[in-house]
Amino acid sequence: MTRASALAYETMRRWILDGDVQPGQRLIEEDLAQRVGVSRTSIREGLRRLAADGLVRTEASRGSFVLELSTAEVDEVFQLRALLEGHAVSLAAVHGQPADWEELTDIARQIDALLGESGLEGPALFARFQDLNHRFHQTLLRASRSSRLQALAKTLIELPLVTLKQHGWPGEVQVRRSNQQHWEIIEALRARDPFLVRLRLQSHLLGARPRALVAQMVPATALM
Amino acid sequence: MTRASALAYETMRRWILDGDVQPGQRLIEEDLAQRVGVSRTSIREGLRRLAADGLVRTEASRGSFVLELSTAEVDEVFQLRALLEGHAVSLAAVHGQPADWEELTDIARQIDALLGESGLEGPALFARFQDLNHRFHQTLLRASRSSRLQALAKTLIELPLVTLKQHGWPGEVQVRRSNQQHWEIIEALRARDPFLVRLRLQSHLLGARPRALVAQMVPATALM
DNA sequence: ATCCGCTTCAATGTACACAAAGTTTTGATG
DNA sequence: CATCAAAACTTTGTGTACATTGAAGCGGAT
Repeated sequence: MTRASALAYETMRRWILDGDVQPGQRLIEEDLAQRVGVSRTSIREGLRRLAADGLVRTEASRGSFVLELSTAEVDEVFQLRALLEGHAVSLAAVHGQPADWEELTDIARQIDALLGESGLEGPALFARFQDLNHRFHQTLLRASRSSRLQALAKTLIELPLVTLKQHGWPGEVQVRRSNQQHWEIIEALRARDPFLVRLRLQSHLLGARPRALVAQMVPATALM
Repeated sequence: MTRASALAYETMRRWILDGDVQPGQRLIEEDLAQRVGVSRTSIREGLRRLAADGLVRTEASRGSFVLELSTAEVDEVFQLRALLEGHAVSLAAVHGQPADWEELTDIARQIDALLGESGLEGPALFARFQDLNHRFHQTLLRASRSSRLQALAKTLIELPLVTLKQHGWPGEVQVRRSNQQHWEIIEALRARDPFLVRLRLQSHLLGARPRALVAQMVPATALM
């Protein structure tokens, strides 16, 4: 079975994205092999895939380390996401199908429903929102009908997750505002307005990013 | 020495980019191992890196195949290049240094010099131009001071090279026009005009791409 | 003759063993 | 006690053998 390396990749990827291993932490192949329960060979393949995703950095003969992202780098990633996903949604406005709008609408409804449930705690709410929000953006990318663009954006989306535990969770207010913007994006898509939907998506992304360092911002023209 | 896998990667990469192996061709690990002179282990590592670059596609348990690009896909790649490199040069206009302008100027001069040499044949001229042109765009990307953006664009730039032998070489006229545009890009950079330089670079890229299928073009707003 | 299932074979996937490189410990010397 | 070099140890890199999988070829039944 060709599963050992896939298992290694997915297991380690989950560890990194869930913050079970710290950014900057060194990953020792034999340790990983024992923990995952496969041989070093498969672990190494998994590590190379993670390196291709940008989730680990491999130094020659020195080992692999979990990605570290400075605040400025997180900001850079969000700028690039705005650029690529902005393009994607403008393509989606042209090439997308009603079925896409339905899927997006369904997700937005689920997020609204989430906010309706009063019993939901902070972390639990966040985890659920995180998942739905991720699906929303993946669906947008798929609607662009450009697999290459989708692949590029997908890797970018995942990078900041390694630092999630440092940023804490957004409050219910932010989630509410975020989903309001989702609805507006859907509206612009239904209207097949590529220009408007790009602007709305870019506002959505750049407005929602962790606001720590907005110091060295890129000039306004950069994303137009 | 950590060289076997690097040797495998670079050797095979060169084979693909130079067209020594055909797009779509299946790559058999043991064959490659013998030809490169390393073990299958190192070949496999090289193949995974090539897959990460997008130069080969690997099907589970079925082998690796050299990337095939349809005309429409080449077009898609150029669209994405225009988007990413357009962003890069607008960043370069802000963050770039005079040393960057000098480097670009030097390359443009070399291309002009190339056109001055009368004895240069078609393929030889093209190979030399190809190299200088590549360096020009790499330098632009470096001037953006965004390593992540640079990495994303770099992989895109290389993809269409696999189909080069199908497209034939551009004539001296095209080379001349292309370098004229290089000079205009440099001028806009020196003026630190991020908006103008993006437009010029995007014109440069989208005007120069293989014009076969301009059928399913993306709407004009898509790159703004 | 065609279709189905089995055998056979070629190529990929995985594990393990050894080699090379890097790091830490140790010990001798000033 | 500090310094530096060499040895011991840890970890990564590579080669090779074996397991598994998918495909092609073969044979028999209808």
